[in-house]
Amino acid sequence: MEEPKGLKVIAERLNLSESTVSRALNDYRDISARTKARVRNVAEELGYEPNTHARRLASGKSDTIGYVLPKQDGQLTETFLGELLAGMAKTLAGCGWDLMVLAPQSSEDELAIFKKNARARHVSGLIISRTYIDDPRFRILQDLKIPFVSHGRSNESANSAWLDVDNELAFVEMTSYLVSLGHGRIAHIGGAPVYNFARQRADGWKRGLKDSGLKEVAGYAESTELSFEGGNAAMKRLLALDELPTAVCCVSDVVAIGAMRAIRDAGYLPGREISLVGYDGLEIGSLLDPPLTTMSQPLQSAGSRLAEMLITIVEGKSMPADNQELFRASLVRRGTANPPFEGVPEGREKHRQSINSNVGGFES
Amino acid sequence: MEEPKGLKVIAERLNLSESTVSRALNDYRDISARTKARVRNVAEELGYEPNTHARRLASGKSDTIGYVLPKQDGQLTETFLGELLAGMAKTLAGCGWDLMVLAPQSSEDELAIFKKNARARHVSGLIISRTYIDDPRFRILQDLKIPFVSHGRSNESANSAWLDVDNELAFVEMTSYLVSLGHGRIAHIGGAPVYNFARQRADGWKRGLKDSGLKEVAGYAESTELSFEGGNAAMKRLLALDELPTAVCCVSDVVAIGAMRAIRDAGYLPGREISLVGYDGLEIGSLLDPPLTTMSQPLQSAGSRLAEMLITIVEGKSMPADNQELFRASLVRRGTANPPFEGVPEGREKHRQSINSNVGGFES
DNA sequence: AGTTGAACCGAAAGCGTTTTCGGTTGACAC
DNA sequence: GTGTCAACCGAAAACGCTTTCGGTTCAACT
Repeated sequence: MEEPKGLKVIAERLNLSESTVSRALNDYRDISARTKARVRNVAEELGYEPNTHARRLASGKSDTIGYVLPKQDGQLTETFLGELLAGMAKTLAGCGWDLMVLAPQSSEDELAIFKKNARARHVSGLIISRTYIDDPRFRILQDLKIPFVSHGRSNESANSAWLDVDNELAFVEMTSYLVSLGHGRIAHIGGAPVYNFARQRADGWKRGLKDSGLKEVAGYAESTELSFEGGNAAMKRLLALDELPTAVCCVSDVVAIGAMRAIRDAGYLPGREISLVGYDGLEIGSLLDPPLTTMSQPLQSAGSRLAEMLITIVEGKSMPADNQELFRASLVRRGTANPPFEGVPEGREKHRQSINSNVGGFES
Repeated sequence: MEEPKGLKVIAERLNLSESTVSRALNDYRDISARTKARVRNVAEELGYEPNTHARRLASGKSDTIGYVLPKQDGQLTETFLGELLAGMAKTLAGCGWDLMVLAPQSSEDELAIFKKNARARHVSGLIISRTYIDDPRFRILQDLKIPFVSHGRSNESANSAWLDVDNELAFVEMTSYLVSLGHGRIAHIGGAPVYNFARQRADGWKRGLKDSGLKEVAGYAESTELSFEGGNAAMKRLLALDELPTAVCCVSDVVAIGAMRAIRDAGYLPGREISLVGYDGLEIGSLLDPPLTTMSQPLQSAGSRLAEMLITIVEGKSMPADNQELFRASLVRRGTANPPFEGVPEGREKHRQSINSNVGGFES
């Protein structure tokens, strides 16, 4: 009943030594093809599965990478996670690696986790996300000599591995798309300026304006937290301006949806009096009324690629700095970006009136 | 430079044996308090961190649990994941355990993963989700003697550990809430009937009707896939019925949002001509127009509890069957459930008319 | 004075692999 | 025949920890 397991049994069955069996299974070249075949057959037959811990202890490798969950600011990050994790787990599993998730509660906690892993060599590499413009983690991880790749760049990322979306380009495109529709007063609702992606997106917007010869209007550069409420509040501030923008670039779909709410509450129709473009490509945006125009970014493939990069780095097959990849976001045209409204762009009452009198409405 | 590390150094520093040091750190009771203190000091000073793999090999425990990602049908599962994983990772980290995520590509793949883990004892327990009414995984895992707890029940779950929301009760409440608002023709858009939660929710709806003395109307029990499109399509079918429902219970928020779209496209206003309640409590629902009334289910705490349960089972401190917990969903009243519309409940033209003539409208 | 029994600690045997280092063959050339 | 070189395989030492099993010591009880 209590059979001994492991290399031992299969070695005894074949009158071979454990070491030979081990090397046969690991495809060493100093084992004859015939022996390898015999070993593999028996292993198969016995349903042999090597003990991970023993293997890792002996080899000194851990074949595990850790994904550091972003600290939680709300519910929004979740949209990301599923696809990203799935992407990572898939490719990792393909190589026999494991994916572990780490959930630091605070920055100190995060640091503690890093240090601990640095000593115990428990995971052989980390993937971090939600990078800041000045992100101390890059230095720390480098000092601790923990291989890592970041999902997103930073001021500190010049010599490390990263995968990012060209946020700036995405927002240049977003802005010029709006310009091409005829907009001249284009505002921006950005994220907290500590996040690197938030800065990049804001920069893209600015460059887009500049490329089109437009001036930045005072008060058109809003910034807020990455939530529905944040978008809502920021849009309200924009709506209080003397000269309303005719279009708004939003740092994320979630923020854009919050902004839509504010626009509607002010008596306007998103996509008519005020156009709107989001970012992320969330499926939910397509079900809104009107459906949200947005820039869609790749996620599954990003997760997969992040894992691949980290593996090659851990295995010493490439240098961190040689693993820097820029993905591209793509415009998804839906309903919230249209040519500027030619009617009377005033408040609620005017709006109501214009519908009732059938002037300038474009209901279909 | 190349200092030897591990128990050894700290043992030498104190003129103790490695075994004493080990037991001191693990708080064995046959080590004097004084010695323990000395050992801990030096360990602290040296920044000692035990080698996980060695420890696990020697102790035969893996202190790791695996979360099996649901097979991907679309984008929707993701909303769950973030909070759930965070909840798990937190409590696990508190006990020094690790969380590993597994992403099976298919049912066969899933089985292979189970088998592999059963032999290698790589993870000491699993958490599965998205349970089916008849879910073969329960038998399989029991046969393989892998400790597990499921997020959701099944016909097979009588003797195993699970954590679930009382879906049936939630839908009973949802239904009677609608009844209390005055609704008499209440339809249901459910999920694919292979999922256990889908059946439970449908059952709850039926019981709710029955409790209120209402009859099930033919064609009022729709079922569809768990996506925006699914909800949209199902609602269209309901809208094609001779006698329209005045309210609809939806299996999820995502489905409800799809249904809202269909309602609006048909010229009605969700929450006026046709009331609507979703399930999940997604934050996004509150930003819709009108905001989606829904039943909210706990997630962080569920993740946390799932982890706790699994740990006690793995450690043999409790039997699987003693770990069955039913959480409760709570109604979040927002804008899509209102008393039945008293006006002319016909199609688009009538609706438009009623606004223009200011009859029966309740715009605020 | 002898016995008992806590209270502490060390020696050593694992845990199941990997990996280094030799050792044994047989073929093939000289 | 002697030497050489592949080609194969076994012995044994790690890897860094846990855990069993005794062995001291010393106070306390007969």
